[in-house]
Amino acid sequence: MNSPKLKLFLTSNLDIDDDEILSILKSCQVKSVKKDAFLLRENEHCKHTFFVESGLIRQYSIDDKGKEHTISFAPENWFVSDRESVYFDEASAYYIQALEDSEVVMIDEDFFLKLSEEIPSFTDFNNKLLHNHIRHLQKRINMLLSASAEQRYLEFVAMYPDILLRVPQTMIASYLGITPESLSRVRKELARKNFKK
Amino acid sequence: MNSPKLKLFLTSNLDIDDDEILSILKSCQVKSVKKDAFLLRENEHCKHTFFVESGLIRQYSIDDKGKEHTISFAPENWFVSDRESVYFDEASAYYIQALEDSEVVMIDEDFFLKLSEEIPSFTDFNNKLLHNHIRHLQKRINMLLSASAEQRYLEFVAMYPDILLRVPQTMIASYLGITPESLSRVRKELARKNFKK
DNA sequence: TTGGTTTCTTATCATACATCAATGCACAGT
DNA sequence: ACTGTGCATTGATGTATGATAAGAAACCAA
Repeated sequence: MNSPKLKLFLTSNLDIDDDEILSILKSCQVKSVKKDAFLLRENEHCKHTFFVESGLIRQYSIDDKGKEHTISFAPENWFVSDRESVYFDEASAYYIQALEDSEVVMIDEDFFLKLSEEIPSFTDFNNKLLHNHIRHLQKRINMLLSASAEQRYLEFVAMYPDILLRVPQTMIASYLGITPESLSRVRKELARKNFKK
Repeated sequence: MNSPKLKLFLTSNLDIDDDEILSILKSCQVKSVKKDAFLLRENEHCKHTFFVESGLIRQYSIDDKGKEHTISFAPENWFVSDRESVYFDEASAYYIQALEDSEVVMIDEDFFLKLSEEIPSFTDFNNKLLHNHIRHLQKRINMLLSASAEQRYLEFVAMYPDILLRVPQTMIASYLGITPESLSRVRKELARKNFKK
């Protein structure tokens, strides 16, 4: 078992001792995925929540016109999953793919069940995770409703400066809801503005 | 106490008997709000989840340019709240306002606490609500990333045919992320198409 | 009924962004 | 060192949607 980051994440958020956590983590498989490999494809049923120990994962959908839309990036210490598919046991609309060679912990429902049985504080913790997720989605909706291409990009840069450098611009564009060409122009314009100052 | 719809909603989703539910509901205030009255304003701390017994409520934000963005519509049997503000005890970024004379049940954190203490199945139920919320937000993000004005409108019509007729088009436009004028054009175009068929 | 809001439509014009197409890099594999 | 493939950039052009303004219609209150 080799998931030090997840262990740290849990122990620092839950009232739980090392023995307990180790025994629970033992049941989780750690998976190494090569760049470009898929953890989930459209129409599959997502059975896991993935915790990223190392590397970088992307979740995206493909619309009827064949265009990709990035739902989220997940670097180290982040979770990625199709919660809807897991929870409602539906076919997923998303792809989950590694952008770099990565290590992920595959967490199944059993794991959560065990945690909630053995750790009283887990329910609250899980609640917090869900609320954080909601907050995040809500923020994104607000952005998509109100911000221009440039504002979206600036917000992204401020929020995920690290991811920016590890991901092709095409994918950032598809996260922001604009074309790669537009993103390129936005960047050019920003560079010009900054130079003039 | 006069909240028959909430009572029905809870009894049909939770393993709970009438006496219990009544004693818990007693602690909830039912509020009558006139059309245009506010349940929450920007910068206030949202302390309640509102369950709509009758009428229609809207949640929206106002951006730096003064433009309104509708977050959600809540007709009878829906909840509306700023979860982030309640949960993280932050100032809200939203307004919650009645679009019609309405009756809402004001649910505070105590209520949820009581439920989770007394009703074992509540935790799961709450989880389900949160997941539904997430599913809903996710769907909206997908729409905003990929759909044209016309597609958005059609989706809205299909999803909320009832709300469509009770709400001014301006607000529907602000939900879809387009201007009222654009919405008018879209509708005209759709009418033309349907006529030709 | 009247007059006054508010909402919806329509028209014109402006613009941000998309699309299409060509070029230039940079990097990986041979 | 070559060559191919994937990205980023750039320019030319197109289009959907936004902005503004004005009139028509719907709604409401006195």
